[in-house]
Amino acid sequence: MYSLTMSTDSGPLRIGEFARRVGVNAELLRAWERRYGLLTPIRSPGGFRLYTAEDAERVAGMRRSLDAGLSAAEAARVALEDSRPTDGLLDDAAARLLARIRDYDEAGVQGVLDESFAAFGVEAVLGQVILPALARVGDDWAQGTLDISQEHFASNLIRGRLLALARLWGRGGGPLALLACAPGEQHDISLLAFGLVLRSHGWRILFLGADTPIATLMEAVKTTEPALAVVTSFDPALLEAEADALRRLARLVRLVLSGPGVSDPFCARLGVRRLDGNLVAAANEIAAVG
Amino acid sequence: MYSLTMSTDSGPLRIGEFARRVGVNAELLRAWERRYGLLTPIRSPGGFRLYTAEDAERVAGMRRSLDAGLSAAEAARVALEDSRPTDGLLDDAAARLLARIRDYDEAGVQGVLDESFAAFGVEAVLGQVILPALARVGDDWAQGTLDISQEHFASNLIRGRLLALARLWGRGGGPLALLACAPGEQHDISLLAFGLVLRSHGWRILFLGADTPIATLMEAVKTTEPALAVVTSFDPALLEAEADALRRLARLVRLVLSGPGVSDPFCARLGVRRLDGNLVAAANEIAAVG
Amino acid sequence: MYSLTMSTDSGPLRIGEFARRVGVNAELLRAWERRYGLLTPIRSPGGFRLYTAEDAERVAGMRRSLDAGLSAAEAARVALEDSRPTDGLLDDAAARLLARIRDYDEAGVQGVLDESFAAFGVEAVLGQVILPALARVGDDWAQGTLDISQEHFASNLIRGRLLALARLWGRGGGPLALLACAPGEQHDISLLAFGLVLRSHGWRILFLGADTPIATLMEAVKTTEPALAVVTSFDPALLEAEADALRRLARLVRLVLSGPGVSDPFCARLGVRRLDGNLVAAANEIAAVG
DNA sequence: ATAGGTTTTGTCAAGCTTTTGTACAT
DNA sequence: ATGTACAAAAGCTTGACAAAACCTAT
Repeated sequence: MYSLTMSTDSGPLRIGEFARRVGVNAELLRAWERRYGLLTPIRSPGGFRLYTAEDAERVAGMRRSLDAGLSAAEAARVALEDSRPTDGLLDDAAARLLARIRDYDEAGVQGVLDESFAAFGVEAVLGQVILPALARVGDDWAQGTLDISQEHFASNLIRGRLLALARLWGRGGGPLALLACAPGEQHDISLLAFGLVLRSHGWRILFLGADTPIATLMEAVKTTEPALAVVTSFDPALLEAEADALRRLARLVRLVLSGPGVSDPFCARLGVRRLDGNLVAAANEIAAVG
Repeated sequence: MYSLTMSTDSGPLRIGEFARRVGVNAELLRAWERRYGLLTPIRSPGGFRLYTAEDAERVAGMRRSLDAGLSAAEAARVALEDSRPTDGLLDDAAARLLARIRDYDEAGVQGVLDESFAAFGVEAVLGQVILPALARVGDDWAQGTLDISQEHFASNLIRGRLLALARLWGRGGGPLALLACAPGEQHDISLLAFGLVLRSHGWRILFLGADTPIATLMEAVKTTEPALAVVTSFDPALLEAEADALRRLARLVRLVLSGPGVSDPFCARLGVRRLDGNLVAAANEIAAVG
Repeated sequence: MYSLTMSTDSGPLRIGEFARRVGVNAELLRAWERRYGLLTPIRSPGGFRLYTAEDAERVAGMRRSLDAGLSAAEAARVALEDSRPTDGLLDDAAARLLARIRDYDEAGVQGVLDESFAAFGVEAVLGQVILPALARVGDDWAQGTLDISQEHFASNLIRGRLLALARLWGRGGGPLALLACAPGEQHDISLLAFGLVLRSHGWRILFLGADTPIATLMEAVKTTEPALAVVTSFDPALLEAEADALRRLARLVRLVLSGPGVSDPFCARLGVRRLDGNLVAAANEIAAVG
């Protein structure tokens, strides 16, 4: 739910409104603070308590424990324990990302990404936070625990972040790579990630994105003469249908296929290289060879 | 209409008759001239003021603003402003943008966008540079003067810029708008532009983007309870196929359809509102009514 | 709703009409302005407040938050925070950065940097936010309006961010640039910024950092054979003392000097190039030539 | 839970200035 | 027609006040 109890970032509340929302009366809140240090709200200049959404979660935890039969002292200890922030490790970041996506919490997603990029750098975040989280989103959707709308929400948000990082990636003097999704293929995010890693090796990127007809790609290859063209597909059928066109394309440019829709036999038949699952590693390898 | 009173070609009038026709007493007309330079009537050889139909329009504008509650000084400023044409710097930016797109010149495109945003502000650039340029790209492609690869290149680049501006547009306390392309529809850029303008009015945006099944949209509507849902389509067939689902959706949320694929009759049949061609204006209107 | 009544561009209103439209009485509007700085309307020549449509939206936000139970002070804070969608872009970011530095507000500084990097990309932020802000910090310190400890605080924070961005910047196949501060020179941030821009052109960077003896640099040049070496200094004396060593260095590699400690005559004497004040532009130029 | 003091915030008033429609003398 | 004057309406600033909400301590 968006937040019946505590709107996402409505700012600190004074004790009256806060008590109303969490359903615990103000005197009791002060008592819990005095006795167990359950909350330590910041104060207004004049000394009024100001509570945040995090405090609301702590109170909720306290009430859960009380309902479960714990003593107040124990319940407070548990609630405090639970609400200690976990360290900003990579796995944790992925988990937090997922949780924010579930809530359609845009500011939250942006926050996790901000922190992660600042702490771990682009490449690590791509490989160990963003791509795993998106894979997980796909799985959860398949299992029915998550709706496609959340997948759409997350994709657009993350696409925006990656495109911002991609700014000016067409500039410079390195070898040029042409990146495109197969005709009919809409998943362009892993391709974006691939491009970013390649860029970090000094390559120039020309990104054609989702659903690119092979003829279009061929046109761009003739005009820009890239050192490499990458075509990605999640659906085997999409590429099968284009086998001939791809074969012709491979005569003009070094061609690489990637994505779960690409099989080794298919690549062998066309005589082109295939990138395996780990796109970040693959990009590093390509760049090294290239 | 204010020119009912001012016959079209009655020739120049002296202040007495003019005052009677525009319904503003002569003393006041002189005061407005002296204080705000609202009118600069030519003079007869003997020094009498001679007013034209254009002057009458200016006076009418002045009165409209006064009735709207503006101060006399401000009303005069507005009336004068309105009777002056605007410049064509924005058109030039659109032309330069197009030229850079033709060359696959990423840094160039980014540069033009940087300059334009800095000089004219987001809203003007959206409405008068980016959307016109993309429309032109579409036309040129239809005419064969431009390749689809350039369209892909430009779309991805501009999508990135708009998504960057969209950062944190889900945050805050304003009414929530849910934005999505019809199932099968891939053109999400004008929808992004629409969202940005709505955001500038304080709305919160949840963006589901391209190719969103109506069922998905419905799911998100139930969870987030937006004040408005917008579905866009460039292809009439895509919406026709979903008429029933849209009708159900319209029972849950205030629904608006947009894009060239939406016809007035279709909207009438569903009993929903339609947004016309100019998305920026439409967003302003929606925000005002909202 | 909040802008049914506020037509989009009717021009500024005085407080009476404005109060009527937003439904908040004039006394209260003035109180909110005085106490929380909610609005800062421009004034008529005689001192009357003139309100715009944007102000109306801010008031609407304030009322929403009040209805949600926030205290007036907090509601104003939220309304102010929210009403920064899209428009006051990069200049605004620089100003906010400076304000956070003054307050030793680390989270605030990181937040501004997060936002800026995510929305505008590295190069724009370096050139138009970070470097201007640091220059300003230096000026303010010289004028005594800012403490040296604030300068240290800002430097360390920003250095950390730039180093995070610099991850892996030695990788790839582009031309190599060797970057170092003159012996005794400790200011390495602008050199870092320079490196990042060069990197965005696909160059590889080897960063030797603060206080690098020329002999060390020479050694590195022999080993790595860079296409360019940059030495920076803020103090003329530091370079003067090394004139001979620099001359020898310039025979091995294309050498460029930068920083306020470098004079044109000195460069002419050594026959090396000098970079002028705007490092971002300079890097772009170098990269283009290189 | 109550008592007694403090902070916050909407409202009001007094005294003065600006703005603006209208009037008057030349 | 012009220039000046005038008075009502609307606004400005400063200061104050009282009800509501909150504080601590018993």
